[in-house]
Amino acid sequence: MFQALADSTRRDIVTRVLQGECSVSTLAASYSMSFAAVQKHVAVLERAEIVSKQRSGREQLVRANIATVREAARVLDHFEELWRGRIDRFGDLLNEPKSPRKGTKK
Amino acid sequence: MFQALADSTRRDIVTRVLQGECSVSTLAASYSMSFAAVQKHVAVLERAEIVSKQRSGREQLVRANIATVREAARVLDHFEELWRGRIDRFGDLLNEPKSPRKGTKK
DNA sequence: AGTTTGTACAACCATTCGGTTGTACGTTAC
DNA sequence: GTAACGTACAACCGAATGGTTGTACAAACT
Repeated sequence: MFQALADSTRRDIVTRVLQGECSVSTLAASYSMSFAAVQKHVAVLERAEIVSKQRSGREQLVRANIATVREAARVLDHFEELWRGRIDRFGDLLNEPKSPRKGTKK
Repeated sequence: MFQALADSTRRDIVTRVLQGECSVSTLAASYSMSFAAVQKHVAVLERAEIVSKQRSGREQLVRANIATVREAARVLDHFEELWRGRIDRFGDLLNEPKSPRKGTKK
């Protein structure tokens, strides 16, 4: 999630497809890197479910998944709530896949 | 920014210090990794200005910088606005440090 | 049919990342 | 003073990342 949004090219791709789905090659034409590189970026976004692809003839249309973006926004909102002290040890709602905390021992 | 939030240990550190500043060693005690590793994570968060340190005796107090977290939230809100089609080519407000777009040509 | 277009994927490479250990140094406690 | 604590930083390591080129294949145009 945040991992996927960590790259600026990827964030740029997200802004593009948020405004309308488009093919991988159309995307690739906008960047000064190889098609394969853009393809990989799309794959990363797809694995993070920020984006999904749909075949259309020989093209592959990339479309944004706004729900996942909202998920990320939710985490940041949670941060803000913590900051305001509104949350009193309510649990680790933010642990995305896993959190490497040491056994919450001591 | 997103780069800094991409690691789950780092996100965990942020949640900790959002609820109250604490020393690096206190933080380090919570994770099953070396002190140096935690120190590095804090350094990453510090470079991203998500967190700042302040000496207090021999301890170094880590405190969250909520303004930067809000910055990230702003970017995601911008994404949502794009999705809703409210923004009509208003410019690249999201380009954090730099965007590798190919000369915005064609 | 043959060619071009759009995609997928493997192999490779350099760099970054997340972690380690070891050393050094100022501050506090005994 | 000396020991313990909290920190900083360098050196190193394996794995992941971001990029490349090359090959392969199906869809579409001629």
